[in-house]
Amino acid sequence: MGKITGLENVHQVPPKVRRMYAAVIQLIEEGADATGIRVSTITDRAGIGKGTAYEYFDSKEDIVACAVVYQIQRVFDWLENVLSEKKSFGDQLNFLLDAMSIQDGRKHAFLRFVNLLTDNSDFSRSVREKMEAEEFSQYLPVRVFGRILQRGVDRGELRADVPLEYLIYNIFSHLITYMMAVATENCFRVDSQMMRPLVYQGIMNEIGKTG
Amino acid sequence: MGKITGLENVHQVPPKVRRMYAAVIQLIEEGADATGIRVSTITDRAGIGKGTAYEYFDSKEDIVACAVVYQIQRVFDWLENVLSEKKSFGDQLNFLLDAMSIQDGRKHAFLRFVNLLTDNSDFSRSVREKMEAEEFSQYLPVRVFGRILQRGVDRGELRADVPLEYLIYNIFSHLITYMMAVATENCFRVDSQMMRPLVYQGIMNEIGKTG
Amino acid sequence: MGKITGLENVHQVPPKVRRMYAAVIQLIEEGADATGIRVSTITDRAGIGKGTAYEYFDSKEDIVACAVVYQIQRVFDWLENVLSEKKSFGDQLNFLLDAMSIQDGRKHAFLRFVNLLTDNSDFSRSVREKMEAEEFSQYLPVRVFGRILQRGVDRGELRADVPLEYLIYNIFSHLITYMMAVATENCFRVDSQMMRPLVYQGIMNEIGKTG
Amino acid sequence: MGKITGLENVHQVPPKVRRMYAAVIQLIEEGADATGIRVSTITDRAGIGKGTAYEYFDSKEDIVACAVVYQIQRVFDWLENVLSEKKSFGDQLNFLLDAMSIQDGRKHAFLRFVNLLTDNSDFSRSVREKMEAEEFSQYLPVRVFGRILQRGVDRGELRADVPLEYLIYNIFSHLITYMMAVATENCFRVDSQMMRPLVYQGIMNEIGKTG
DNA sequence: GATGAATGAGGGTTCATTCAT
DNA sequence: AATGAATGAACCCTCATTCAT
Repeated sequence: MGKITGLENVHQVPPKVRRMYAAVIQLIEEGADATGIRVSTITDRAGIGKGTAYEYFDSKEDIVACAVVYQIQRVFDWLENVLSEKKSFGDQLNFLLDAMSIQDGRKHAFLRFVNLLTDNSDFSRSVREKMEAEEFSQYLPVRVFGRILQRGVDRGELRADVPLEYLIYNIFSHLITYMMAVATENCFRVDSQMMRPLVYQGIMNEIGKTG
Repeated sequence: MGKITGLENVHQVPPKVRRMYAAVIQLIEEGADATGIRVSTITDRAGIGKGTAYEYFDSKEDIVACAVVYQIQRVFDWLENVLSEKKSFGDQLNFLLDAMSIQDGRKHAFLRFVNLLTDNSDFSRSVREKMEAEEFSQYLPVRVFGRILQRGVDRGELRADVPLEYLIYNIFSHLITYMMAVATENCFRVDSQMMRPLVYQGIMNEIGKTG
Repeated sequence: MGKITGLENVHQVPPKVRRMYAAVIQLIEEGADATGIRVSTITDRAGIGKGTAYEYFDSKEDIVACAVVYQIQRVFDWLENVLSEKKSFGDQLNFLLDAMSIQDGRKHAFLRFVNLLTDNSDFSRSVREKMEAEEFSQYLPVRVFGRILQRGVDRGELRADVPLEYLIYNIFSHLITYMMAVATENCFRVDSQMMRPLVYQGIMNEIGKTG
Repeated sequence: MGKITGLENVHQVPPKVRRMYAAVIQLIEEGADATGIRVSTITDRAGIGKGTAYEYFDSKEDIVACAVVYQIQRVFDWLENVLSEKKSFGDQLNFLLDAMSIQDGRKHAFLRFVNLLTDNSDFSRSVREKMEAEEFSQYLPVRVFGRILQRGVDRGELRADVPLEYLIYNIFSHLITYMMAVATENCFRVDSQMMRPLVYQGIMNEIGKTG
């Protein structure tokens, strides 16, 4: 049988593979580092035999990389749907900041994904490779945010005098850092409660259309 | 002999340990992931016997964690010195953006450090633990930037109407993201050349004293 | 799969484990000391992969301890069966002394087991711990000899005026020392041939029912 | 310098070597097994440098073997002196049984020595080899007890109708087993208090001159 | 297709021994 | 003579991968 590529449509993913993905994501949320996860841990949590993993994937790295790609796809698909329903950019931004204020494993996992997109380990590179596939392009964070922000520009809520790329850059910049601040409060040494309105205002000042 | 803690003064670090640190940093710059580095690789590069590593450290994890802490200490010590010599915040910012425009292993390594400060793997936690020591506090990124920015405020160049913490947050936010953008140009899909002046202006607008 | 405890019924022991046990016993008979045996030696002799050992046991110490417990169980089970078939205590004693007159590796191994039961190294303690389990109690040397001697008392062949415990002590005392004398003839500096009838008579005098 | 052989006269042993011996014996009394003791543990306890051990000995095995031989020599020298002062064999026997009733590390160590004399591991063989030297012969347990018992025979207290060797065998048999019974009370499952008079009487019956 | 027992290469760690000081 | 930092061979144990059932 052909092996899994990680780019299957969400609905084409076989149930056992889905359970493996869930196990991997769960482990990452619990703080495991991507390359250190053991195959047996994944298959145990997925409730399947160890050998079965190799019916679907060629190697351990592949399992984890596909799970990560799958999760990014799912999260950004969901995010776009949810954000599209908001009336204004202000509502969208509030929604995002709210989502980030909740400190939990998913926050950590998300930061791990950010890291994956930016470091140059072998593993990260293999994830990025998968994400470069045509099938994936619509879920690329830059694309998703690009569409959301473009609509904000079209609605006249956001600045049109700078490239869309800068808007994307700017929103990423604040969101990622805010997330970091929340995730590692005692390391960053900031009071995220107090920070939140400043962040909101900061973003609005920078990319919102002024008076 | 007492084992290395990672908090030794830079000049107290024994030469062999220094060579081990250099090897670790080099490996991380080359894309290795912290927990995957092999002891034999470190000692080979350092030109010492494998057993010698255990004369100084208790475990492999410890070697890498200490190397990372040491490097952060060195980099931020250097950074503070360099930035202190600049006349204005504008000069400081230009220096930082210039430094980040150079795409190389050190950039990647730096992002890896950022990741370390924000994820919750066992390894990251052990690095953060070391950084919480009193001896280290003066090198903490938030402290270093705090001092730099405070002087900017004192000189009347930066806004005094928001908490210093927000200034720190803001500068981190832009610098880290700009670094990511440079490091993964094809993933972020932005033209960092074009972006640079926008980033500079964005920061200045947000935290610089207007009017 | 659950790990081996060393208290499995002889017929429940998986074939590979049985081969490992055989290898360990053989090595001890050849003079290896229990804690110095190497895992690779065991698995090589057993004709299995090194990793396989860890499918069944948690650690090297465990392998050896279980092998020893297994062997004690087997030997004393066999001994009770054989002795039970003898008509009189005299026959039983002759059988035991004959068995001990044969100088070979098994003799040495047996003495090693005696040592294990009496020294207080970590390893010995772990063997004794296993032997304290309910499942093992019927094979305990004191129990086996207790039953044999009790029948001698019941048949009117052995003294009933001292506690059974003393009979056990007495028979152990002579058998173990006789075994030592045979095993280390040049160290003990005795002629075991000449000694044998004296030992027989000594035991009979001490615990046999007189006139 | 010539290396230590283990057969030096007690007064010729250099102070550092003596401290090493003391460390080894102490460790064995604490339950360590002879081959598992580490050089660094010995030298640490002896308060000397690790390298110093190799000024006196060729190998670790040698250190431990010499320490054991030295200790046997000392103990049996002491024992002969003490026993020689007793008036009768009965007094001597009582002294020995008293000595053995005290449960402590030295008891365990002594049993370890017994084991060393009877098993056939490489280490034990090297100890026995040293003990076969002419210089050592006067301290050999069989010799010491031989002299003590011979005097008992000469005084008319002990049987003269069996070879002296049998007397030696007999006393060893009971003493060693009694010691084992005391050392591992819960394993042997005997009440050593209750046993003591029986052991005394048993020995007297067997080797004492009757009528 | 699914399994999990079996494997063995690989890597962390220990520790006896050496040798320059 | 005494030292202890340095070494690397040795050895335990892990875990990705295979394959017979």
